[in-house]
Amino acid sequence: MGNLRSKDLSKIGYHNDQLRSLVIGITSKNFKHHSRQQLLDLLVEIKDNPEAFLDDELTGKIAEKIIGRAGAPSFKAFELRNEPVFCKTYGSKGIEPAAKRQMELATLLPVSVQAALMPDAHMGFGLPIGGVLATDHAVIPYAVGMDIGCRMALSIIGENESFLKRYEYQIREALKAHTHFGMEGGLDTRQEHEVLDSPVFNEIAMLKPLRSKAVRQLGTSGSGNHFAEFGEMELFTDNTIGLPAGKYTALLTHSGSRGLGSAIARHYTQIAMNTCKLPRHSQQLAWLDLNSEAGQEYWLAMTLAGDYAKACHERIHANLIKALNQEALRVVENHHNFAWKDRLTDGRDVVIHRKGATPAHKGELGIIPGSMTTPAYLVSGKGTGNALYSASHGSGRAMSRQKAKESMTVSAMKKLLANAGVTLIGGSVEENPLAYKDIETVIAAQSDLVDIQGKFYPRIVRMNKE
DNA sequence: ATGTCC
Repeated sequence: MGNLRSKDLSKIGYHNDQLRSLVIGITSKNFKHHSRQQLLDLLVEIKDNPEAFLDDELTGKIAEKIIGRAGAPSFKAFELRNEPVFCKTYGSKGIEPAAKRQMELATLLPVSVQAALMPDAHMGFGLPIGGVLATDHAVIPYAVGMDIGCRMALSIIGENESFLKRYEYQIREALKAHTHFGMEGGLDTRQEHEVLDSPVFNEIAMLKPLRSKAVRQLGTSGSGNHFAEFGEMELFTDNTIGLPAGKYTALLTHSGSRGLGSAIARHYTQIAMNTCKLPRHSQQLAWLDLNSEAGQEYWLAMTLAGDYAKACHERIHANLIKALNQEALRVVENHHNFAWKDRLTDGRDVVIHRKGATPAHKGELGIIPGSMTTPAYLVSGKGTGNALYSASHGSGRAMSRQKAKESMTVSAMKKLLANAGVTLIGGSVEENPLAYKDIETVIAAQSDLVDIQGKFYPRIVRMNKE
């Protein structure tokens, strides 16, 4: 039987994603005896002459949908610029050519105003990870990233670093009991947060069915490079967070907006790619006009996903810190996959997309993690205009997940961890420390972008297994 | 990153 995919439908002119869902739904249930080619031929016929199918019980629904949309043009095509907009690259030596090429393509979009590439950059979908892009009244879902609102949160706890050794067992048990990583199952205890009461869940049709999953996943962490870890915090003198220089215990988490943000990203990426047609190689950089209905919906949904990601970190920190009978003295947190309305140094109003980049306006605090065996940096932005007020979001991958798997064994990774004095709960060789660039090199490449206020050394790390 | 396509 014909097993139609969204891609096949795009090729025969079914560009609307609601229409494609409808077609896949109807054909998979009712046309089991058709071959794939027969189905495609039938769908082409329906598309070319929908009126002839209106009376049919099954295909009529597809025909109605096509006719309903026939009035308005469904997409707009654009050309690229002849000359790129300004793009400053930091730490160019450590960045793979493919990531630079992706960034160069982004500087040719007609909506682009300015760009910057951070020293941890590597290839991604559309915009590279580590890419920063300012646009004019347009938002590019793929320049925000698939994990909208992916972010860092650091709680500095009121105990000196010896707490880590004395309470190692309790910390390990708390991490096992009060975090949940990855896709299956969830937390044992019900989580609450005002973000679940957001009216936006009811204002946008595609969000309504996502709320129940958001309720279930609140306070959980993702997979891949997401983590929750306790470690030793070293605060430098002249820090701006108002704590004496010295050593502390701290909790650092990295996670995003889970299934909610993923569904939002998928939905609006499809709309952008269907309505904004670009020369083939740049199609993934399709944007939504901020004045369009879809653009305004995306902005609201993206903001909700960002708030939800923040809420997840809040729940994780509250649960862990309470389990250890501690209190947070200070919290530092930042998104690193998001878009903001902002102003360039020349006064132009733009949308700044940061896809794996830390906001670094003058005095703005942020966290740049290394790997599970190397320190994270507490930084304060310098507000550098050429960097679009940004910094790197980590050390950056040096190896793909596949390459990391091939080049590291479980036992070799255990030795790395033991030598670094780090306990890992869960985790996988895909995230092994050697799969990442050297954090010291990456930090050194952005001395114009941030001041360093402290360092965090991971000691007990919890990640998703596999 | 993500019930890895509704």
